[in-house]
Parts: sequence; structure tokens; C-alpha cells
Amino acid sequence: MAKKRETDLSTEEKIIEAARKVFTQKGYAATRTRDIAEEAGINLALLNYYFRSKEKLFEKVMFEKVHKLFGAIAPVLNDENSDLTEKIEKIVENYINMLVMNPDLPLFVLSEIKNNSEQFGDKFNMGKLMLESVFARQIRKRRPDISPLHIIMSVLGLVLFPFIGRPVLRAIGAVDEASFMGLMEERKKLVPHWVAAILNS
Amino acid sequence: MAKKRETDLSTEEKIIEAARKVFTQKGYAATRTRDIAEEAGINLALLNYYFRSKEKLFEKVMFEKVHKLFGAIAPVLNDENSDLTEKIEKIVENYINMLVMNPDLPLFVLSEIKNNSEQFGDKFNMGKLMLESVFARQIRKRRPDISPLHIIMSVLGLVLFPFIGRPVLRAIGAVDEASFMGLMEERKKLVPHWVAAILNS
DNA sequence: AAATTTTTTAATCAAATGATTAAAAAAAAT
DNA sequence: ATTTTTTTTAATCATTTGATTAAAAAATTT
Repeated sequence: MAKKRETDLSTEEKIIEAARKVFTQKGYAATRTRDIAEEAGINLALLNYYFRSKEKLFEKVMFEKVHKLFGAIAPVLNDENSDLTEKIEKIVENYINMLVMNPDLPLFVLSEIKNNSEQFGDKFNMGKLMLESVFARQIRKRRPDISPLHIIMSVLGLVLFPFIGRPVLRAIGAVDEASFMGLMEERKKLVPHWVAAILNS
Repeated sequence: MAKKRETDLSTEEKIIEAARKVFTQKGYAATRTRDIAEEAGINLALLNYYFRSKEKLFEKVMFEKVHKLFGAIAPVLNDENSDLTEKIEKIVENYINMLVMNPDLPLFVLSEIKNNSEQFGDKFNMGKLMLESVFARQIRKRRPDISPLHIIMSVLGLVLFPFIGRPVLRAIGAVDEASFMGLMEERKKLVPHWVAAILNS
């Protein structure tokens, strides 16, 4: 049995890096394995040698992306040592910092999940887990009169939607890249204020 | 030259109705013309007889969908006879009423625009038009200290995002169809309140 | 250095898919 | 009723695309 050489990792990493780029840019269905191979600068057969199929490669990329998207909120959900205000500040900051580096992430992940929602059914109790989290409990305590889902959807909408709508805003010439990112920086402070106002309304 | 018969419209309408359904459900790339033909209960060649190609058929559907999505906000933008509060109420109500009937619309349109943003470049000044609308002017008057884009993104985020995130919420078992729609009904009253709170914050 | 294992490639396959063609069926016009 | 036009279908094409195979090249082991 041979040891792994640097080139092994390098080639495999070149392929998956290309896959990240092309899948995120065009979606699963519109991506051709040849696109990925070309982007990685390797032969098509090599892609199937390292990963068994387009779907297997996609699953790897998708797994990463899903974790990146939900990783911004997950560690905050059950933190017993922060209050509601602090949690919201943390979620907003985590998300915007990550999304500025990965602006296409939400639209990619949400689209692919919609087209393949069965695969995410194994996380059957993730919904319950979210609604029984410390975060949800703190929301309920502050506003027993409305569903915590309303607040969660609102926070996520205020933070994620600009990135989801960004392609349209850019297409119609409403913002350029630089000013969009400037607005997102502003939103790190604005959104927590606004959510506080919502919780008091 | 022969007159058009009822069957003409009926067949053409059967095809485009099937196209609406399949394209919206699976997106352009994942849709096969055979799927549409089967859904319409007609021969594949007939699809190419009525519409010249998959792309032409898609353009027809896409045009409708884009207009449906932006039609909920467009007539309100330049209404001189309503104040900011009334406009927000109207936008929220229009949108939620329409989205309850077309929950997949936003994710579909935003995804397809992202993958084909060149085609929407002809509406080059639509961005300027939006930022010079009566609506934008009224926002600026109320809050000269922040970009009206912040408020517009926030209203749209609060209204559209729940529908964009719905596939995930359903996949993780956080809501069933009925309770989701119930929440959206509640949001018709909640979101205008919240936006008012944001504007005062 | 020789043998073995791992990596890479060129060539090719088989299935899927958008589209066309030629002919039949139906409808409309004469 | 006959002719002409329009609609529909079955069969087929050509291209694309995911995947495989057999052989070469490179690296590793012995």
C-alpha cells in the first residue's frame, strides 16, 4: 500500500474546489461534469476516478454548503449564557460576515433543497429541535402572543434576503457590487436594532 | 386561411399550463420537454409545433412569472395619493395574497434570474426608476439617514423570505402546510406594524 | 533496477434529450 | 364531395452528457 502524496490531495482538492464554484454558480442540473473538469484543469475521467459520480461529488459540496449556511445560527441557538438581544446580534453578525464572503450561498442551498427536499427529511426532528431551543424559549418569553417562527423568519429574512435578491438588484442596476457590500456592513448594526423594535412593537 | 378553433387555444393553453407547472417546480435546466409534453397529455413534437423550442416556451412562462412577481409592487410605487404607511400595507397585502396562491414563485424567479441575469439587463433603468419612485421619495423623507434600499430590502425580506425558506421549514418538519399558511395570514397585519416600528427606530 | 501500485489520459459507450421529418388524421374552405 | 389547410403523431436524428475501459505515465515499494 502506497502512502498519500501531496499531489493526491492537491488533485482531489482542485476538483472539489472547481465543483464548489461551478455547482454554486449554475446549480446541480445545469452543471456538466465536463465544466468542472475543465475548471479544475483535469481530465473528465479523473473526476469519476476520485468521486464516483456527479451526484456523489455534489453531495460532498452540498454537505459543506448546508453546514456553512446553518453553522452561522446553530452554535447560538442553545447558548444558555446569552440573552435574546445578544443572540440576535451574534446571529446577524455571524451571518453577514459569512455571506459577504459567500453571497451566492443562500440562493444555491435553498434552491437545491427545494428540488431535493427528500434527502433532508432525515433531519426530521431538526424542526422540533429549533422550536425547543433556548433561542425559541427566550422569544416565547418575550412575546408569548406570537409564534417564535415569525421572529425567526423575520431575522433570517432581514439578513438573508438581500443576498437572495442581489442578482436582481444588480441586473436592474439598483446597486453596484461595492455599494451593496457597504449596505450589508451597515446592516450588521441596523438589523439588531430593527429586530429589537419588532420585539417591542 | 383558416379561422382559429377553440381546440387551438385549448391545446396551446394545455402546453403552457403544463410548462408553468414543470418549469416552476424543477427550474429550466432540470426540466425536460418530454416532462412538459407528458404533463400536458400531448405528443412531444406538438410542443415544438406550437412553441419553437424549449427556450422560447420558457421565455413565455418566465415573462408571466416575472410580471406576476413584480406586479404586486409596481402599481404602488408611484401612487401619489397614498402615504408611506398605506403603501407598505398595500404591498404586503398584495404580495401575501398572491404568494399564498403561488408559493414557489419567488424562489423560481430569483433563481432563474441569477442564472441568466443578462436577459434582464435591458431593464437597465428599472433600478433608477425604483430609486426615484414616489415610494423611495417618501422613505427618504421619513428616514433621510439611511438608504431607501435598506427599507425596500427589509419589506421584501419580511414578506418574501418565508416563502423562499418554506421548502426548508417543511423539510425539517418545523411547519406543516396548513400552519404555514396560517402564519402568512397573520403576517399581513404583523409586517406593516413591524415596518412602522423599523421606520421609527 | 525491477516490480507493483497509483494516477492520468484518450477513446468510446450508452442513455438522455431537444428537435425534425414525413405521414396520418382532423378540420375548414371551396 | 373535394381540395386545402391545420393539427397531431410515430419514428428518427444529432448532440450532449455521465460514465467506463484499456492503456500509458508517474510514483512507490521491494
